[in-house]
Amino acid sequence: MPILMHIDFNSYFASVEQQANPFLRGKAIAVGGKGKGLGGSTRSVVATASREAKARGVKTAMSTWEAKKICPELIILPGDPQKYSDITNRLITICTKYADQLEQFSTDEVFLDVTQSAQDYFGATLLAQTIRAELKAACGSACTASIGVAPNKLVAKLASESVKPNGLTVVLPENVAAFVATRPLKEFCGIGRQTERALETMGATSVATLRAISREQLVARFKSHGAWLSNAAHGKDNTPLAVDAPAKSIGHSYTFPANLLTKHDVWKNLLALSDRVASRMQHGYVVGFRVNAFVRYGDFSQMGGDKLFKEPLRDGLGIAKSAWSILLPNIDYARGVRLIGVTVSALQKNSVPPSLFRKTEKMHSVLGALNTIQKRFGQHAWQRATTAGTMLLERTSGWHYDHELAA
DNA sequence: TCTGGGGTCCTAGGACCC
DNA sequence: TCTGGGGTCCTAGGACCC
Repeated sequence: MPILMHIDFNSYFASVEQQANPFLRGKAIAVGGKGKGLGGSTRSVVATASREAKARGVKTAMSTWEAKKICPELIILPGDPQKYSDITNRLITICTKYADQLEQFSTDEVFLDVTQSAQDYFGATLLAQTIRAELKAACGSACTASIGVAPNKLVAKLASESVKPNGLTVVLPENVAAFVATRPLKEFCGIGRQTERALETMGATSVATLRAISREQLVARFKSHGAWLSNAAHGKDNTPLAVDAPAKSIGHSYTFPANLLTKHDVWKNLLALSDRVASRMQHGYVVGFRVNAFVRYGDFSQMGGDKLFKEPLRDGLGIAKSAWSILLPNIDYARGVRLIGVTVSALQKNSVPPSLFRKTEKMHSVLGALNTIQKRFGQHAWQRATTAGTMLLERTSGWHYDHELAA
């Protein structure tokens, strides 16, 4: 039976900020703001609250507006994804030393398979302590981690969640069923609001009452998810670690400080978002064949769709045009566009085929050059002239290059 | 004066083919 | 004529995670 470990970095983004800036330590802070947008409205939510902020009732996904209301001294920071991902990579390097295999579950969570390296649960306990000490040494005392050790991913994650912050919970195989029974259903990774509500109508409000419902009933109601629920109630799970799983889609969406009301504004911002997507695709050496585009209106209703293409999408303009073909016929500017999203999927490794078209070849060489510039000078080193002034890009770039014209 | 942004997976239904 | 059935591709939508 495998021995799996789940590591969860507590209040990760906030801890990193507190570590970087001693002034923030011991204070109620939240990461997730966007900085002041045009018109002063920020339209953002809390991504991570520091321990101090959590103690005052600030929660993840709460609007920063609401958070500020219940905790007026709250310091809201805009967040720095690049910084967090750099630190995460350092932490992962440490974990890798002690694990047979590692799955990065999110920016602040990893699963480790330590079956071989730990030998048994006693070994796994020692290993957890060693890892935690090293993580602390590497990223500072403000960064703590909760660790769960168990025979599968489901229970390991429940275990790490059961003692926060800075806990270590080891669940031996013979204790799995009893341990799981102590956890609330909504803590299970896979039981969200809808499932919780549906289970409640069936009389299941706890693990014990869930166990009383037959597998057949659960499958009839939830399909394949029902079979999963039936196993989960007993702490059974055989999901393997997703090791080095390549991304299946790359996308960006953005909520504007003020709703967009014109075709021109929507197109400009769609192009800027598409450039971001294209840039990430180029850095990952992938092309894509499917585009999803959608808008969220001021009243929160959504409109959009998918399209599959025969030719690979690789550049921002191409992605934007494809996305535009989905949005253009249906978009209603009178309702105000609050958000635009663009995602490219059906990704494949990019082996640029010899092109028959000179124009396309020229485009590729320009894209290559622009890509090099971004690698050297950063994401915001260039921006299309046509997207200059979009609300989307906050960092002003040093100079602009319009490869749309160049091509 | 509310309600982000990055993803994954599953299901249902229609089109189309043999 | 009548009206089957499996397989796959495609799209839309929903639930979940952080």
